[in-house]
Amino acid sequence: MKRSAAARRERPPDADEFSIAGVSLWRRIADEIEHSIARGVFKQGGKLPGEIEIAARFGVNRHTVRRAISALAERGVVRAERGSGTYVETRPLAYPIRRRTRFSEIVGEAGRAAGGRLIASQTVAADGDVARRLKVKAGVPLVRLDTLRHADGVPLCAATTWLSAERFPDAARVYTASQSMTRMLAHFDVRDYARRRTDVTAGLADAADANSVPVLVSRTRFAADRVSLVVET
Amino acid sequence: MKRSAAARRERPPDADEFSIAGVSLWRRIADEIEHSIARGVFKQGGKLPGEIEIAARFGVNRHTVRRAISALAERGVVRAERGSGTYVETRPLAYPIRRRTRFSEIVGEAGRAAGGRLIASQTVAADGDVARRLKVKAGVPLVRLDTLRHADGVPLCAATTWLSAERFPDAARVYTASQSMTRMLAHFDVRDYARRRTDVTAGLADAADANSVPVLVSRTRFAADRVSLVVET
DNA sequence: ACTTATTTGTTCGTATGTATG
DNA sequence: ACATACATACGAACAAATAAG
Repeated sequence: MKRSAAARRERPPDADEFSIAGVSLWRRIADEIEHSIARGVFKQGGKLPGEIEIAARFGVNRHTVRRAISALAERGVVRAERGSGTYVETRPLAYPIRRRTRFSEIVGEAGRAAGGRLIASQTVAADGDVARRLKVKAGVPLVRLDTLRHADGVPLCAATTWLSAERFPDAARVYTASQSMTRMLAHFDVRDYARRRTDVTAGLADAADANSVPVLVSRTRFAADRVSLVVET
Repeated sequence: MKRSAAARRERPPDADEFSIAGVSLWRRIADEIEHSIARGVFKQGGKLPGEIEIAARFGVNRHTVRRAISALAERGVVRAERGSGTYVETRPLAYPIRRRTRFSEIVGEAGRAAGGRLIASQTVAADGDVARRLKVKAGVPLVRLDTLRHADGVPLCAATTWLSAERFPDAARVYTASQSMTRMLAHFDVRDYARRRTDVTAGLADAADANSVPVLVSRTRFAADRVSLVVET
């Protein structure tokens, strides 16, 4: 069945093969794809047919399919990889924000393998906001760690962490070895720590606390689609 | 690297009017627009030039501009209105999630006028999740209020609230009159209430509590771009 | 109240770039 | 090197909502 531009022009707005009239094509196709995922036609982690094939299947232009997939990707339902294909994303993970939230624990309890990869590390001078939260003077040397934390290899959040360079000399190497912020801190004799403040914006910024002295400031950017933040008061 | 597209033909790869080469056009244009907003060229709440005009200004196709604007709209920097234009969004509002968070108070303290508009109200039978949280049997009649809360007329969040139909007979009218959930509850002799649980997903669901008896369940969907949720523990 | 122009939204088409396997 | 698949960019036409006259 072909749906050329001409054919669509003749079709009255109230007679449509898809559910509702007055809804744009790409929305209906996005719905169709999402329902197919829900029904298990496309499995979690599985690959969707190519854009051209989907387009042919629905009898629409490839761009229309792209618009639909783009909407799903935006919501984290699927993930498009250039040169490879489009894949169904895994379901979100509940991420409770408590004073003693540990990434590794949460992921582990969900039956997934937690890990962290160090993207970059450098020594920087303490800056306005970070310095204030860490209660150190501006200019004090800090270690800045950019990490990517993942569950079962799927990236969940990117975090930037600042620590005192004096107290945590080679935090980078220790983190790489331990793959865990908690274990890294334990290596430096930080037995316990708690979250002091959490801002949820497009990301998440938290300050942790040990022995009543702020030891660490971190900014974490979650994949909003793959993580569900839970706050209990 | 060959750059053959018509609009780029006069532009050598190393002499670029925009910052970095190797970055897609729409990204650079999105950056340009955002910087213009930051520099005050386009004012908050103000209107952007039409897509065609922007396209002409950058010497690109309208779709490229649309892609850029779409990216900005996704992040809440601008808001496109069909038939009208594209407008610069107002800055986000910090929204602390505490046990005694009151929408009106928060907005009021930010120096803005808080209000709520009743979109719809109906009597429904208690349902699985809502019934469980309200600790009532399924089937018990509830009043369901769909409200849109705004600051200075700008919609900030859409909330769906469930209350006991028996205890809050005409909640809808009272809410319309008072424009505030707190004042509405006060009218029914609920002097104080606190949040019991908050889930942050794509939206926000909270349960409030008075006299140790759950009186209200609500699901709130925030404009993630206009609101910044703040959690302090 | 109606018409017209403007503006964003959708859909198709075509071509090319770029990463993957 | 090659085919495949997604990404970017251009162009054209029409739809739909809004604003202006």
